Amino acid sequence: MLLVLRATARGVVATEISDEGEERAETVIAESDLPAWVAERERARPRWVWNDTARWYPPLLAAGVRVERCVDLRLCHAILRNAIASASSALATAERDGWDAPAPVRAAAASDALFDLEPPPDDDDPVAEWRRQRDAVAAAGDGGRLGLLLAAESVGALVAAEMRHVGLPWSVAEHDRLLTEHLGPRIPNGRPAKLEALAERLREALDAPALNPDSQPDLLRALQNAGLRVESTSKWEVRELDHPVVEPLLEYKTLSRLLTANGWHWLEEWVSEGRFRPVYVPGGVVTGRWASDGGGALQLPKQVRSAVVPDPGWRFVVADASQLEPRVLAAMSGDRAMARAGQATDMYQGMVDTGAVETRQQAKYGMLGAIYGGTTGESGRMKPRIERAFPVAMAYVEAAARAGERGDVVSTWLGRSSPPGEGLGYDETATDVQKRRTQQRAAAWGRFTRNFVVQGTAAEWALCWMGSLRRRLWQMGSGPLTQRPHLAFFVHDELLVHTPATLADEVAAALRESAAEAGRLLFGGMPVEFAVSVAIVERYSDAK
DNA sequence: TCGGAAAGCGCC
DNA sequence: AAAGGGCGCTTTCCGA
Repeated sequence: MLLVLRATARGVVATEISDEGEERAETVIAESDLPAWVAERERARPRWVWNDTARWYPPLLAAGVRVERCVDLRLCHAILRNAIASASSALATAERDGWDAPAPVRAAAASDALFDLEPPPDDDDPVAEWRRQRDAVAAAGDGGRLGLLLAAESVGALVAAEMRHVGLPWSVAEHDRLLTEHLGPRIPNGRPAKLEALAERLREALDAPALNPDSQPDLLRALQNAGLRVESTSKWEVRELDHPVVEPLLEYKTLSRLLTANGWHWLEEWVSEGRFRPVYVPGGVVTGRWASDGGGALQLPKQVRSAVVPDPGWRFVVADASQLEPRVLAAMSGDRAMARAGQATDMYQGMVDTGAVETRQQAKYGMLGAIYGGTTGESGRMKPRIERAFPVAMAYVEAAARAGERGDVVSTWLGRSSPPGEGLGYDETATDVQKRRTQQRAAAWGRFTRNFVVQGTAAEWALCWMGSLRRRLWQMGSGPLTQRPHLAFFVHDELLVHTPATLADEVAAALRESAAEAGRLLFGGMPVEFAVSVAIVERYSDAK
């Protein structure tokens, strides 16, 4: 059964639709009664259908209501609009409309006074949109892959809202302690003592008394005036120099970064009541990966992870999908030799053991090159060997690269399609310079599409992993979400669960079982192991 | 004075 | 040691 929610000027209209698609009943509910109404109906385990999870779900969570399933119409629409598999559907061939617009700015999810001043505009008809999507999926003829993708995308939206709701446990005291230890005590609008001392050492080493090390042009000039041949101030270039300034400069960069990106200001802005609550943006990256909006959640430096501390009596169970992208490539390309290497817990070691390459290092750089399109250095050198050892997998990514270079669209395993390449062709009137530029653009776009199919499929696997885990975690406890084991953090191929210590072992097992289930769901019988490393810890930084 | 671009660096 | 793909954030610079 489906329950479609729609905001109107007279209240929330809920339309019940049977699994066969028949409309049954329509109910009008006052905004304030919605959580209780949803909680009551949730007992029948409906699939909730709404335009944006980020709009409907946070108020429900705030009222203590958790739902099992949903359809996020806007996220699903975006997939169907672009997917090759649904290209001939009514949805994809229709003019662009409100469903193609980005989600409206989140209506201050934390605020209780939602629509005090003016009534919300009526939502576009979600029932009609749901039918359009159902028809597009049914006609895709792809063995159900798009349908699975839409379900995975939607459950991801639920997880994103739930993770923001529960937050990542964060020790302000520990964070402040580590900042003070590394930087010195906080100085409002100024450099803490240790950072200023480093700045002073830079000025001395470069004989530049007025140097502001935060200014790149200033710093570059000072380096050059000191006789150093550098073209930028970047760390990889500085590291190569032989000069007394190198050590303090690299340290300055590291500490300055800590201060500006994750210092006291960040702490005040993003951590409250012992929780870091970033905004996760499912589908925020073209490949299908999540993005984040504010707080830099997906770039949380290892430096500050010691401040991530569970509640008393609770633990973190941290799981990392090892070598996810190579495993995904083995499975989606159907490369048996690569799959065999992927049965090892350490896939790179597996490549050595099956005789494909000589060292683990070679395996790693070789795969990086295959997936990212590297042509130089170690990964370039490894390419012929990788091609010999895993011809099917390499042909798969090469085909994706060639398609991109031509301007063709490529798709992930479940059918998310890349944007079309633009400006990749030229005619005979083009000058040599124009031709060369176009070729460079085409090569770059080929690297993008090569990576797209792998990165995007890995993102699909991760969504399935999360969805499977979410269901298992919910069954492990009772009461509201915050009292059961729950997902608290996610970074592309890594999950962090916050759990009562007594359930930590059970959670660890669930993380492994969910990974295996995600592999089966996507790739069926392909004998690729999706190995996960799991650690039960009392600080995030203690996980590997 | 404001805002976008670029540099640089953190994460996967 | 970096390279190749994808991001977000902060600072400074520079032009409108």
